[in-house]
Amino acid sequence: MNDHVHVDPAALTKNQALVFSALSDANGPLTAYAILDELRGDGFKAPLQVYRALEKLIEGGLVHRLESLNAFVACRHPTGCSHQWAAFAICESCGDVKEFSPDKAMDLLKDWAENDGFKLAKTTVELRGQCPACLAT
Amino acid sequence: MNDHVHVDPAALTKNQALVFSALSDANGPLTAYAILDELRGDGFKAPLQVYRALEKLIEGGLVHRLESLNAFVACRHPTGCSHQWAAFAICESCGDVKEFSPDKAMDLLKDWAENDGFKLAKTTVELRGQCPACLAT
DNA sequence: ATGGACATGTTATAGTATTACATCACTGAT
DNA sequence: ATCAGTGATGTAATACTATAACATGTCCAT
Repeated sequence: MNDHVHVDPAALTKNQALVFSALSDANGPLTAYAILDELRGDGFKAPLQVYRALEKLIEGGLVHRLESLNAFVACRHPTGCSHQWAAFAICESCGDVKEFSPDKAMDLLKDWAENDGFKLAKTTVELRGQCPACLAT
Repeated sequence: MNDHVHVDPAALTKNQALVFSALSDANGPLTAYAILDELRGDGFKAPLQVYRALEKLIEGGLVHRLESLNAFVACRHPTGCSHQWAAFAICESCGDVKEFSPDKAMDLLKDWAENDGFKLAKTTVELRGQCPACLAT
């Protein structure tokens, strides 16, 4: 059903919990250094503290990295969904990011990989453009 | 048929031609700074010379940016194909990158965007994993 | 020849990520 | 209880990626 290892949020370490909380509270994606600034009041002093926590959170499927933004978002999906195959629509006007799961498209990409003999570990799918709200204005 | 503006390679400026040539000669993706080092013998001295040329080459569809690598590849397709919708399979063992055009999957992503009212400008699709050659060893 | 558009040169700086090494906290085996 | 091993953390330094700002050059159309 799901080949992804999920982390019990209650099992997060202090730093991981702080980073996850900062991302969850944010409306959109945050860069590592933005997270660092958010958490200076909690004793964070160096980027590595953020990057280390992010690494674990991403492994656990609680956070996604947006490659085209060098930024990070908390996963909004309930624990247990297919985090590995998430896709993102990124509005270039307002910065809003919407996570979705284009299962059919992902299946086709998996098929392509399989037919090519490519062992797929993860996919990055990021759509850039204008969100409906920005188009309306 | 094709809504992409293509550049006549003969119309490239000197710097653009040098950068394109460096990328074409390379077996795989190069970072901007790797390109800079390649071209120091040709008088390149600053990253901006590379980045400016890359910007134009990407606009023209001659070069693609790999977001998950912060690197760049020359497009191997003949001028005229759908560069905007290219996808890449990136081998995490040997670094080899294969460009492909998963039209069906891209159509589904376009459909998703359309149904959501999202005006799609470009897509990033990058598959990470192991290529057949590396799996065989 | 002059003005405008665009390509280029150069320096400095901003933004993103990792290496290296020291310390601490917990757990399990003796 | 002690010790070794593992993993989390702290800290400083550095490497890597990208852009801002400003000066200069080149070419073409008027």
